[in-house]
Amino acid sequence: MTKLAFKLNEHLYLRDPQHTLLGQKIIHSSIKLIDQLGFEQFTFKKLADEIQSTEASIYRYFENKHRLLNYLISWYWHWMEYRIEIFTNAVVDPKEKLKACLRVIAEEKKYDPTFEFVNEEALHKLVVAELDKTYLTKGVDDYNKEGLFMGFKSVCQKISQFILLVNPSYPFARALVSTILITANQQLFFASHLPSLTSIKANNERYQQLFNFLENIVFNSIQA
Amino acid sequence: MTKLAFKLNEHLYLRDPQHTLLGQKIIHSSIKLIDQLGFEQFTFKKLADEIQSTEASIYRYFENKHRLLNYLISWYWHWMEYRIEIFTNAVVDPKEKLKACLRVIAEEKKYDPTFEFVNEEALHKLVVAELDKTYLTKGVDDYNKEGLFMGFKSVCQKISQFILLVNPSYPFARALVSTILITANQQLFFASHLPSLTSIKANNERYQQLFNFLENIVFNSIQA
DNA sequence: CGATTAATGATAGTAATACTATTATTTTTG
DNA sequence: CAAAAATAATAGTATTACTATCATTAATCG
Repeated sequence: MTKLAFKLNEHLYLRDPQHTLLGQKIIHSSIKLIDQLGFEQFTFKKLADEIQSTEASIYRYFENKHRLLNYLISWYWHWMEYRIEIFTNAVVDPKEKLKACLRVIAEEKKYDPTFEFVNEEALHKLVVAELDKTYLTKGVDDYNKEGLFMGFKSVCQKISQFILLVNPSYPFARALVSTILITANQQLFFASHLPSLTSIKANNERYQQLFNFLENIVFNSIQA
Repeated sequence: MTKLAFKLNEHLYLRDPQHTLLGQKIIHSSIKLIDQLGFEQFTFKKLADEIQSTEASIYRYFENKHRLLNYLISWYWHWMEYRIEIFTNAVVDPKEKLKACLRVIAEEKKYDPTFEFVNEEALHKLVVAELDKTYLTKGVDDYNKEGLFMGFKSVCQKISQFILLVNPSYPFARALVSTILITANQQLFFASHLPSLTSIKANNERYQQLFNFLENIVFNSIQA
């Protein structure tokens, strides 16, 4: 039985959770619980109860809940990069490559059966609500040295390269990409909770509106 | 003695801290401590020790530390709006008005002696690092109903109006403004901590680079 | 000016959290 | 089957985020 699994940075976990039943339960249920409760209210105790295990057992997989959050979010970015590769590989025109990236970023996230124990829909909601908490911490420099943010950085770099294919002299490629990656999630959050901060309506077309917004910013900014 | 004080939403505090000595000490030192320790490590106990008071006394001003954070960040946005008004009032041309907003957003924040007990430089660092934590919480809808985010929303609305003066048919004014308000802070954070996520260098010209980036995005996006 | 009221300080206490440690039991693997 | 590894069960600790009570000091007002 060959299963697709991402190779995540080793500092994210103590024992690789992808390869054991308990580990998979931890991933599966922590996504569910963090999404439901929010990261602050989420505890290893509650997770242990949910999967009928113990706090001590979970601590053998993850040093603390902050690392677990980093793990999940890193997993998300690896998945995003994997999807970007799928949808840009066959495309030749740089503008169309870039457009394909924006589609992946803005698309509705649905359960991807390639990865059994990860519910990407819930994971996306988690990323929307908790992403910033991974790096907005006093430990950011240490975590960065350990490579905890490689997933996000890698996606950012990849899309930046596509921008530079379209306009090699655009000076703000990295900044533009990190901006749209983050705002994509934030605007969806605003649409649901703080509608006066966005132009996107919280209806069925939200993902199309989001794509239009990102396309507007990106292609006009780089003068494509 | 007439002092300039912002009228902040009443749900942010239990007792108005602007008008008592203890209240002013709370504001002054909480900015300093949250900036130094980060919000997670900051406690009312530590604040009480710093200002030689007690936890119980601080709790009479703020229900909890999350409200205090909201208070400080709300104060920041009121201050920003006040500065935007100063720098746009005399300007007639809508494009120049908008450009003046971007200057205020991107400028280096320095101590403003108009407000004695607030160190705007430290407050800005606090906003950079902690802003998202005010709304990325399960209580966001309740807090929003109470009006806790009026400061930010008001700034967003004001700048959106300037955009619509420049191009009345631009469909993403709100989204664009919330995006640049947030990314302005984030890009500075990235420049210091995650340089591969930005195009802004962590040198003395960072504020000018930031302005150029914002100008690039905004004026190209709205087709001005 | 003295009395009432309000603000602050001092102190104590509690439930929950984020762990660590130890030992027992089960499961896996050589 | 034996040894090793993983997990469970249980207990314990320091810290946090509060709440409660009462004493003391400061502000205000007739």
